[in-house]
Amino acid sequence: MAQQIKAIRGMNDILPENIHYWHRIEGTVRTLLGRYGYNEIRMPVIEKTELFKRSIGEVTDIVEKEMYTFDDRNGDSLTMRPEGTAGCVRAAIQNGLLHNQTQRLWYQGAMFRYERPQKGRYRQFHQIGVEVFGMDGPDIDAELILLSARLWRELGMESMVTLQLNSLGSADSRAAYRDKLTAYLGQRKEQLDEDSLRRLDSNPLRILDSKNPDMAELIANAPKLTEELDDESKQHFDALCRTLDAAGIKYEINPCLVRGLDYYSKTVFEWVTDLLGAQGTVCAGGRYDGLVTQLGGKESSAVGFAMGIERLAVMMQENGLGGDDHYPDAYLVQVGERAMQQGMIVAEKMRDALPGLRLITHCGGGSFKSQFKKADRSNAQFALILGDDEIDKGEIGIKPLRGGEQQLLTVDAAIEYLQQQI
RNA sequence: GUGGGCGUAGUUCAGUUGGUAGAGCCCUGGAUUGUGAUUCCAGUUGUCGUGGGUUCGAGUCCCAUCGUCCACCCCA
Repeated sequence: MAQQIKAIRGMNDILPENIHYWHRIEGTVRTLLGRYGYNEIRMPVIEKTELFKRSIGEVTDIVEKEMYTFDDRNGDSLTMRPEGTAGCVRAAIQNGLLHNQTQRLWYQGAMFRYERPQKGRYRQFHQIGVEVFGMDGPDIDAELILLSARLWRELGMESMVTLQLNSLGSADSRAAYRDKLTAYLGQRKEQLDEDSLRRLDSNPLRILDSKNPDMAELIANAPKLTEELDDESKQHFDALCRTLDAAGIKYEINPCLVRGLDYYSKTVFEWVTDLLGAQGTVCAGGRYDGLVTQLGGKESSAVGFAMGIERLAVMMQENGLGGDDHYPDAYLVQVGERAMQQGMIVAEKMRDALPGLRLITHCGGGSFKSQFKKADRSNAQFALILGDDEIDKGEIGIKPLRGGEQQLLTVDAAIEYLQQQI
């Protein structure tokens, strides 16, 4: 045998036995977002590298060491998208979707990051993203959170996730706070651990999120982001919280919640779970009012979030949220030359008459015994039986495989029977 | 990029102090004429991740490498 070729590290096949989780998530999201008036958009998987550098931020881990970047045959630097927001904004600008109008958009697809794989983290992973443009009030922030909360309810996961909320303030106040924090920490470098020293330059806000207990006191005494918020951001955040309170959405304000991508401002939120090990964030997003202009568009405010489908699927799987396994309704057993010839025709007739019928016709011959065995393994409700006897009588046998008597019916009567049963 | 665990049939795993491999499940066939899921019988499947080394002899010991899982980091 020739040498086998294996899939690339961190890039997984999604097998038939698990696909129903994906269908459940994708189907629920699609209809739910439709109910809120969101429209799907599809973008290319590959974009110019510059797009991600400008949006995500040059000094982020994603851009510095996690992107699949390569030169195409013209020498242009291209990158396989590590996230969806940048491409969505680019597409919206390029196609004039933001020209004095509002947009409620969503997309779904594969993203790529060169990371060390672990539970809930893969090199090719899949996200569903939702982005809204042209609305700057807290009402739309609330809408996004409400619709995500509804999604958890519809997936049966509402008890598994909790909402964390924070405000980063406007770009200006965030920058001011960043300076203040950097100054505070810079004077206490000797107390910082190795990771934090590195973050001091790249992303000082993340130091607040450090899990190192030795740094707890230092962090507790650091200047607070909430105290530096500008009035507008504060009002925006308060209004959002009031709406969530009125809607009965529980949340926890987490002053250490900082997004890893540079473009966020004001509202940020995360739905987290403790059921997934270290990768506890299942859905995260926030406001990014500055990004559209940063990418060359006319000023337009924006909010959005993304969720990781793999993480949701694992959570469903590990917690017995089955999803809809689609078993066949019937399996046609056909033995003998005449039956094999007519079986296909009978099966087609049944599919014509019953568009909802899931019917497998047995192919490949074999004894009654072996065909019945396959019928049973297929999890079908009924076995349809066609052999010489049935052909002679112009009828077909129907046997319920989960208990019940076998019957001999004309094809028309069988169709009627199946119609009542499925 | 860093650390730890693990790589043996399609799959889950066993393999004792080093003596060239086994079990369950799955799959296939059979247990009188055309009937499955239970039971019984029989059968197929492996360069023991890869490459070196030690040894008369390595699945078992050593080194390297790749993969995988989990964690750090990062993030959805």
